Amino acid sequence: MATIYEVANRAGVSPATVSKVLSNKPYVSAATRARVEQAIADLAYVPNKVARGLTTGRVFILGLLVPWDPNQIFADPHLLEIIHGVEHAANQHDYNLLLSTARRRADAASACERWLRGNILDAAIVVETLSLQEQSAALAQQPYPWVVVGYPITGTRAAIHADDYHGAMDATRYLLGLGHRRIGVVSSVQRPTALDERVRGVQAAFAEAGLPFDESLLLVMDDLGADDGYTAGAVLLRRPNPPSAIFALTDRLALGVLRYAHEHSISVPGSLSLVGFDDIALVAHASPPLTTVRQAGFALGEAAARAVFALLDGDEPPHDRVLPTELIVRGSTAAPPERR
Amino acid sequence: MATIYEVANRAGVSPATVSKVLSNKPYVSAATRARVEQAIADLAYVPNKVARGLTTGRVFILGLLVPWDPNQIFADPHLLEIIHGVEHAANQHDYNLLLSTARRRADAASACERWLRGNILDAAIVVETLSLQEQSAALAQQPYPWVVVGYPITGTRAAIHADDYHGAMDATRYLLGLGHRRIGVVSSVQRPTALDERVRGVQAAFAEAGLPFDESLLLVMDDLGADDGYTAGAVLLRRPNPPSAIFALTDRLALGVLRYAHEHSISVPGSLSLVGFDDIALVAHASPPLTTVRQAGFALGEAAARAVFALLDGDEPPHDRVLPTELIVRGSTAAPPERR
DNA sequence: CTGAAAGCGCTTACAG
DNA sequence: CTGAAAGCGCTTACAG
Repeated sequence: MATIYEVANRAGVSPATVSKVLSNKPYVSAATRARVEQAIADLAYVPNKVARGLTTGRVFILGLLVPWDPNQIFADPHLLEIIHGVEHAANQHDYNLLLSTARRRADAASACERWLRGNILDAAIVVETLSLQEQSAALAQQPYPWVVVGYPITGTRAAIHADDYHGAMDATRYLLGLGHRRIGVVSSVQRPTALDERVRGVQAAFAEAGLPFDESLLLVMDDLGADDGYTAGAVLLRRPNPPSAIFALTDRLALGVLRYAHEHSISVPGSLSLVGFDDIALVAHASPPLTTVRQAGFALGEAAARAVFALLDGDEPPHDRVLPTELIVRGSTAAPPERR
Repeated sequence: MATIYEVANRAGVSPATVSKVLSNKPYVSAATRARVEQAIADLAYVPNKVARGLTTGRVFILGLLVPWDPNQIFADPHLLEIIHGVEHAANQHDYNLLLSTARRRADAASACERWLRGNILDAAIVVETLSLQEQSAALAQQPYPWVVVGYPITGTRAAIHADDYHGAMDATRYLLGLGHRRIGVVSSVQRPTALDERVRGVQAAFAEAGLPFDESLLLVMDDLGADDGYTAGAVLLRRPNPPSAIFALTDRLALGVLRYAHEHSISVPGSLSLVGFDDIALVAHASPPLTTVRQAGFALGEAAARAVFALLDGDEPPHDRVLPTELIVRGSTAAPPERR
């Protein structure tokens, strides 16, 4: 690899002049510029970005930390949408994405801290796949700007998340409006903050309607996948007095419930109404297509990247930005049998 | 941010000694080591990885170039599987992934060249989403090792791809064995090398059976998505003498054909047998579940990463590695109506 | 066991 | 318009 010195030699100028040509600075005579450009071409010279990074302090890399097992990340369309949104924005700013995940599942929390220490990046986005509050001290002392996709924690400069609370509230209102009174809710210990907000939204909708929410119908699973949804469906629907509707707090859980219903000939929405959350691409093609609460993962990722670029430019983005959700009514919900 | 000099000052030693403690070199007295570690803790010192990268020539970053529009990448489960496999292997080697995509669709080819020039990385993996042959000159003169997920091009140190040819041949043999003679084939101009191999595999199976392959049943679409599959299905199935089977050369195309069949009450596999390629997670849950040719995207990505780490260690991995495919027979294929 | 010095390959004031 | 010099923050022989 040729260095800037070799280029300078060949062109008969100083490295400083080559540097000026490289960065398109003015005050270089046309003749000199031409000679330098020729030398660059002759030597197929490419500036060393690490050296440049050391002097300028900018490497044009945006860190994206998703502190979770890769197997879970790549199985989660909503997370992939967030990554997509970040990549889209990074791309437009001529930044590359440095993607980091946790090595093992148990490793997730420590991965966050380890990763944040001294990586090669100008700024970072942390996806709140787990509670970050314990990491806040480590996060707070990072020398570069970072934002979170999720709920604000101590020291966050900016946080972007969907309106989980009202999204869940809307969906519950809708089910109550259809006449459902026994509504099963399937949650998970994964992604705690967002899912807790959704549970609160459900409770708020019941309270608003002056109806009691039967907490025994709230199931909190260990995981987020379709298998957990299937199990939850089994638990709820085998009860002597099963719910007439199930609100699964993620679409993947909902898809699992749907599979249980299919396999046990429980008609959806005939005998069971089913609502999901996220609106991943899959659910529109399920049979029946799922009613769900849309939260735009792409927009979340994009907004987070925008916020981080704003910080990099010295601007102060909104500290806590909440993106609206939207109830998407499809074919998996109807009035309960006794009301028809 | 504290530097190594400040740590050295506080501990009353030279920066060289701090460096030795940092990299766990021997020949540092226990007492000195303790003092240095204390100073590091006091100052919350984190070594600057860019500076370290400049001196050592290693940054522990693996570049992953997917020279395609992000919208297409994140809609393509097979590509995501490859990325997943690369991330998995990188993670295990304590490397982070620098993900790069093309800014715009038309930009794809140039993106490849631009990107390969002077990025911050130790090695790279290029996913052959389009023909790379034109980029081979630029690729060949990179100072770091790089491998391709796809077919070898001039100058490649290592290439890993699935056995597209035999995979397609197996599937075609199977359809011929069921009694199908008029087999529609849906290909695309995207991902040219792999899909061309699949077409060759189809032709080879016909030739082997001594049967003519009707080239008018081969449709080459502009894109790879389900919409193109839908269109292809329409074109083939509206013909006066429609094929009794369709082999879509990617699962996403197959899903589009399936949608067309559903919407036009064409029974699968009753009146139409359908085969895909890739075995993305979706197709096992389609109704009917799709017969397809499995190629393990995850394994491709992982093998590519392994090859690149071998190169980094000075080993020479296989120049051209071919991963086997497997025909997965599910519910979308049956003997043609006239044979039952 | 420890440190002074040089060097990695750039860019940035500054002087001319 | 051009260049000499210092500096970014480390590591690596080398000498002691």
